[in-house]
Amino acid sequence: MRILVADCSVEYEGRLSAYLPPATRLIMVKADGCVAVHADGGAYKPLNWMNAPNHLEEEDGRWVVTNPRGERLTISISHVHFESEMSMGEDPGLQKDGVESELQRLLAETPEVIEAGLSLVRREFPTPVGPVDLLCRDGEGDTVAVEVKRRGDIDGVEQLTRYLEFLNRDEHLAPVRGVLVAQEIKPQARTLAVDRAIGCVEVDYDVLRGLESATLRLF
Amino acid sequence: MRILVADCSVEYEGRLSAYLPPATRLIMVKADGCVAVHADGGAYKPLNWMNAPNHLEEEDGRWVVTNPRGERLTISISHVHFESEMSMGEDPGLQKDGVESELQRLLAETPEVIEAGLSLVRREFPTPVGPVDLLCRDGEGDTVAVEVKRRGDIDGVEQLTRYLEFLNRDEHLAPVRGVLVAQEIKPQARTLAVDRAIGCVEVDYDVLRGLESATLRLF
DNA sequence: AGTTCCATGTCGCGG
DNA sequence: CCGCGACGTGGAACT
Repeated sequence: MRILVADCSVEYEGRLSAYLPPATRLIMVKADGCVAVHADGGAYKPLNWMNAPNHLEEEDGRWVVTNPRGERLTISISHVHFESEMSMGEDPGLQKDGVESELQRLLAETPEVIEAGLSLVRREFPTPVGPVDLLCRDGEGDTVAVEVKRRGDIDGVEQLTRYLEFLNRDEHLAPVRGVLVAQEIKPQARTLAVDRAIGCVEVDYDVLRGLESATLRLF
Repeated sequence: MRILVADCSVEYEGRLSAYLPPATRLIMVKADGCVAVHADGGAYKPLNWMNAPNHLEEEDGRWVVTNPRGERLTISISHVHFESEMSMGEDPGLQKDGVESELQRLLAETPEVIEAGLSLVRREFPTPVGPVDLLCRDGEGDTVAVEVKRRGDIDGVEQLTRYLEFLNRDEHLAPVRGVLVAQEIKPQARTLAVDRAIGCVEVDYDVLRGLESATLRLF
């Protein structure tokens, strides 16, 4: 990785046009070639950047970075305060825990959290427009399609609507109703869901985990 | 801005849990207090971070960053290869040009570019599922809902479809038809739009600007 | 503060 | 390569 602190102005021409007047900034060039220009503030996002793959042309104080999509980043450097290059080796990468797939796994184990009397038929039940997260049956024996999201958004309602459209064409399953389950459901998503007679259930992730460990302790 | 290159492991506990095994990385602390841990690759996004506002507690090789939302970032530093602190002053900030809001503004001024005879009723016309970018009336006096996107995607068609569904329930407006306007419309979006009787119009951003400056020159 | 939508979103997966 | 969906999305604008 190469790091510079320099007085520079920057221009980007690509998906939009952007110009950055002269000032002191941090310029970072990573091993994969990606370039980022940081100010001393504004969270982790750089002011301007060019991701890999790209091509960097360097010529006395003028860097031109181009990529295959025809975008161009031009950095004009008037003064370098500091420069250093260091090798950092391969990174082992980030391990994550607590994303949607795990939420789905927990709900598949205890579907009665969604609604009393609900039991799982199948996870990732296939339809022509993609798999339904959970296909269940309720206490009346009717089919229920469950869409699981970490955050319930309008997109999730649209997705579930598409599934229901196809599921209800299957006479073995119909009538099928839908339930959107999420840690948090946005008001507009709720409005749309109610309008389409789709149920909304908010679940607490930690409670679910607690249920799981409680269940495990029984065995 | 403070910069370190150090051997470290990192843990994040908050919206999810994440762990980063020991390796050499760049640690950046900006003037606003935000902390970012970068590997030597993987675009501009840090592996782990904590945005401002936050509180950094530093104690022999162990940094604990917490924020008001109860999230916590822990950096365990085993060896520091390099460290530096420099002042960079205020940044004048980025000037952007060519984003959706400006496209919408230009189209609101000259809706006839979208379709001959079109006139603007209101920008950001509210519906229960979000505001329509431009509500217009055509030469026949019929209502037209216009969705403006920089890039016309399937999402844009879905969005416009939702608006139309609600607008057409309003007897004062119905019948309402829809037009998707973008600098570039993806083939699949076009297909879906045609299937739903939604119009597609591609506009050239530079031409629009030219029209504006031509109009301005008249006064 | 809460809510909405845009973004040079980025990133990963599957066809 | 394109499409689709998740993301600790982040960030700004508006209520």
